[in-house]
Amino acid sequence: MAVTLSDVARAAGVHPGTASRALNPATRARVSPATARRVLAAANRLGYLPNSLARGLRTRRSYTVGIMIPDLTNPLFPPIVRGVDEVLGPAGYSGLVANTDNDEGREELLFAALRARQADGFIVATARRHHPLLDRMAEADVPMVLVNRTTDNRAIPAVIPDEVAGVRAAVGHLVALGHRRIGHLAGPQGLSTGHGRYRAFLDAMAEHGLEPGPIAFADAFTEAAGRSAGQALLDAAGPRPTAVIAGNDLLALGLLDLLGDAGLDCPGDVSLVGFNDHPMLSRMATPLTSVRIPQREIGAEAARLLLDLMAEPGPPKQLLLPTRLIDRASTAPPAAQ
Amino acid sequence: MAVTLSDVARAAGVHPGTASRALNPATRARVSPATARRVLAAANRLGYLPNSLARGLRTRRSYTVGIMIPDLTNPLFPPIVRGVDEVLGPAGYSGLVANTDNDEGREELLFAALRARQADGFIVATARRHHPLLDRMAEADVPMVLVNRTTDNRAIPAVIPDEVAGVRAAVGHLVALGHRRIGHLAGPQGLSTGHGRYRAFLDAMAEHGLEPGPIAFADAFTEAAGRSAGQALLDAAGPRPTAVIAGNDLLALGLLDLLGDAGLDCPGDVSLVGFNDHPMLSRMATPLTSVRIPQREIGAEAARLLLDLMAEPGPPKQLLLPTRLIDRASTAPPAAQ
DNA sequence: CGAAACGATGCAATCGATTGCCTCGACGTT
DNA sequence: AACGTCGAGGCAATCGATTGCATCGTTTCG
Repeated sequence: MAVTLSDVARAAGVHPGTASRALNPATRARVSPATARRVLAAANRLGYLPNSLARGLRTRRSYTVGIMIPDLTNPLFPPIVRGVDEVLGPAGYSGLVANTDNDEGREELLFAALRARQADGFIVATARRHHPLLDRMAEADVPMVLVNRTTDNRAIPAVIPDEVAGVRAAVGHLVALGHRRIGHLAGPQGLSTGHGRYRAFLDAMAEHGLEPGPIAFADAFTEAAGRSAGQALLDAAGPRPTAVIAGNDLLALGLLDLLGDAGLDCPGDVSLVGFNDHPMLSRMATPLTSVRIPQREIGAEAARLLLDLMAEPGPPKQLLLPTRLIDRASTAPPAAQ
Repeated sequence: MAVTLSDVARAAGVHPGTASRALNPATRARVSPATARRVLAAANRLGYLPNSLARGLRTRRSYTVGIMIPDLTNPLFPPIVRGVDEVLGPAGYSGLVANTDNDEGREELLFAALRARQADGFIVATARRHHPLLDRMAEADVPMVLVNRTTDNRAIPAVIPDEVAGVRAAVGHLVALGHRRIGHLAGPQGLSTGHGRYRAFLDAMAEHGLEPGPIAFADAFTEAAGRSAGQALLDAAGPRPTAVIAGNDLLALGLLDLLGDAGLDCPGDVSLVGFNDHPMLSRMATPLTSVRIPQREIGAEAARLLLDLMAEPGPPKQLLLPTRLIDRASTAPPAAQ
């Protein structure tokens, strides 16, 4: 059916081994220019496509990397995947995208399937702060790079947004507008993003010499979780905060619903800042101020790191990429007391 | 390094061939139950993972399918990919997602790469009405199923939304509200979606005994294209339409911007209907009425069709999945004349 | 009791590409 | 003229799993 190396060799009148060397740029110097030309011509004429399965079996490299994503329908991830592909493709690698659905069992299964496929490395967007599976993989020297989220195990390389700078910019912006009582709708503390932004919030408030306002913890990065934790935040003792920084945009949107239900205006009564800069934010009824993270670059940098790592193991690097506050209509000076 | 079949066989005290038969449920009946148990136990104990490259080389199946997507960052596609994965995964297949960026050259390259990887079949979301590459692949009996978009070549199986019903619902809704002069902001006519919705618009208007209002053609399904074609539509001769049906949501959003710039209100001056039901539409400043298409089901059905096709070639089926009009605030009765 | 039948398992070829090693011939050197 | 050197290319093993065929021992039946 398909054209094989032997077919090409026969057509060019050489041994398959010779044809292989002629076709591979790295070994081409080992055959005479005339032979190389004949083989290349024959390959072109026959429409030869090397069988990657056979090659991978022999060379123990599949030129495949696994991309573990918690939920592809979350718009945070597709640009990361594209960034990864943009770097991996030209290097001859293909990315195998796997959706874990935030399910540990599925994750375990998918990792096994990808290792059975001899994936050469992994880009992982599903890291939790405590993640035994990843620890085991790191132990086994499986090349991998975490994206967006990291683990507490600093032995695993990662490319993540600079959350500290992002949160600091958000707090700075609100303080400059005149806010003093600022709350935090924190994300899941089992994830580096949720935890990192929470810590960064406390630090940034301290830098300004301010007491942190009410804080509530959501147990997922979803609108629903944002609503229930948001309720806890609004119910907290003491005066209502004049501004809230949310762990991400979805949490912020959940809180926004709640404010509407309670007859409160955003930004009139409460200013709100999100995180991630979800694509359609500027068209919302209340355009949300948010911290943008360089998704594509995160993916691209992670892929570059992974390529290096697959070429030769090195020390685990952690890369922080800059974030930027996008100021929209959900933040304004606090109402006069 | 990795555990191979021979390792398992040795541990179980049998020949690799026997171990292979014991491990494969389909051939397990050919070994004695006791042996099967021993082999399974050994495989578990050693953590054996079959090398899919080796298996694929021998069986000429890679258990991989290529998923061709024009742009993964368009929220239309991720749910389709998930639907595909949900069906393919349990069947033992992995999906290799490839982004073509709407670029024919890239598409050709990616197809070649996937065929080199011995992909067993393809899910294709990048079809154009005239698409020689797909024609060639169909000619070569490569198993494939188109999703969302189809080609004019009906020899290729496809799973697409029922655009005729969707557009008919949209027109019916507008007519019921009292609109008579209805325009169409059509998508690219080189795509089945753009063309199909345009034809469906003409037909639906005729069913109601109405002349179609002004029509403009966008050359891409983007907000920018929606703005420029939208301008042409507003500039068209004759009275302004009281309602417009757009080829998809992004075109509608482009037109919405334009209306705002022109000081026109939606739905006060012009009602607007989109297509695809982009996820954040309900939270927009003007929540957009849109035709929802069952993205996940499209992916899942396509995957099922592809599995059938890979098992045994059959006649090309075309599947139409039902759409649903989601009524929001961008449609209202026309202003009194 | 012997032969046919059958169940269980071993044997070895095979998929297609890569690569270490060997051979062969041409050329240069002394 | 003999020998060493070197470049080109052929040979065959190899990666790991699958599978048609052969083999061997046991059972069954006439």
